[in-house]
Amino acid sequence: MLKRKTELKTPTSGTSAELSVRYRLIEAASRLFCRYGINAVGVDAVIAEAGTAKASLYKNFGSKEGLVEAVLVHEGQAWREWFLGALLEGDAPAREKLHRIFPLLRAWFSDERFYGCPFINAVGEHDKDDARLRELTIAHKKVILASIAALAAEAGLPAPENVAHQLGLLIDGAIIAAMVTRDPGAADLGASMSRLLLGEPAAVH
Amino acid sequence: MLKRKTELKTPTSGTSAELSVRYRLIEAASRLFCRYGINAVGVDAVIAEAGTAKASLYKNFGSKEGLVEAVLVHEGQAWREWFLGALLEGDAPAREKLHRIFPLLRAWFSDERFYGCPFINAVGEHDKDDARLRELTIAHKKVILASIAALAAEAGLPAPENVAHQLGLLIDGAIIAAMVTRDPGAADLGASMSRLLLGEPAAVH
DNA sequence: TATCAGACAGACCGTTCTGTCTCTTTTGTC
DNA sequence: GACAAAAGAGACAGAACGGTCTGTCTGATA
Repeated sequence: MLKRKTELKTPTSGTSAELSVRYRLIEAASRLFCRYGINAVGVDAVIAEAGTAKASLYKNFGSKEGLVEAVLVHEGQAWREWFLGALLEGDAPAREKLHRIFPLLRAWFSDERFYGCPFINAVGEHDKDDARLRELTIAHKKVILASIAALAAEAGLPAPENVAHQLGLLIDGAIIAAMVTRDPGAADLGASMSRLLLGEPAAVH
Repeated sequence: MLKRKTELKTPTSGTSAELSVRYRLIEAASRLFCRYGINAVGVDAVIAEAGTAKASLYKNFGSKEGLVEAVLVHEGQAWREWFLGALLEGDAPAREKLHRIFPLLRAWFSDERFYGCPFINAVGEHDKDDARLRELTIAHKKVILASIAALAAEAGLPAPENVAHQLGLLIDGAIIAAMVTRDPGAADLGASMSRLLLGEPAAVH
């Protein structure tokens, strides 16, 4: 997921050694969950990948479900740092920044370890009447859409909230298409539609 | 999934009693897989839901994986029959038919048993480097996009193939948004973008 | 009535699952 | 070097997994 190797220091707890184990577990679980699916990966596989003891997993996360949530929170944080960082960087006009969205996604899709959106995949393989994962996903998307809406407002677009939701639809659609086809070109389809949405004449047709 | 109760008669095999068991298993597995996720549902749960013997499952499908594929094939067929049937019905202008897409999706999203797209969810919870499920998904989408592209061509739109792919992106995005938020209104966002794409002035902004 | 195919019921097998436990080794600090 | 805390290694329990097998019942055919 184009993860930056931020040696995260959560302010919440513990010694540096404990954090290191926690970090290794999250990283290992993230790799395996994203590629193979959460339910298809057992805790034994996670601790083998992380090189830790099983007790360390349960000491840090309480249960596999706790680990899953921690992975999603961490992945979401890392992804937003990368994406929003690159999106908002510099002092280009807001409209120009909006046009960065799909080239950025294309870079993500081109990563050999791109396996779709961990949040979407997690929701898809769990009970859909359970609100927990869906709420985590909504919270993640809300942060992203808020930044996009701010850009849309700054660009003077009418109904910036609505534009952000429309772009969100395109983003999700591109993620799915890229996951299924393994073709990063799905981002270009989104780009052409976003040009249409943002008022530039479409270059495609 | 708004499934019509077509008492399917596959031309391939067997007595009517055998088909009935096969049908019950597919229906039961479909319900459980869609709601809870494939890997979260065991074969014991499937046979309990279907009211069949475990031997009947393995006689008809060989393995759980065989059942999964049969479920996807059947779900895809039923969904396309419903969706394309309603999309192409009557002799309205092609452009008008294209505008049916998202109201149709809204009806699907409003079903209490809407749990997202079974294909997308299946891909998400299995090994992404395994091509089997991804190819099934691509085949399913290809049929749909071909019908949409034909409509786009009939409507005289330039680059109908491209329009179909763009609409496909919107469809997938709407499905994901509806699954995560459980709000059928995700379809309306798609509708507003499709108006933009099809050349009508957007009513939204 | 005898037969036979198909389905149900469920015991059973080996494996794998999550989660707990004990014991040993490492590590950081005085 | 001594000592306490953390972490590794892995046995273990109980449940659930996918899959196989043996029987019993039923309903149609002859």
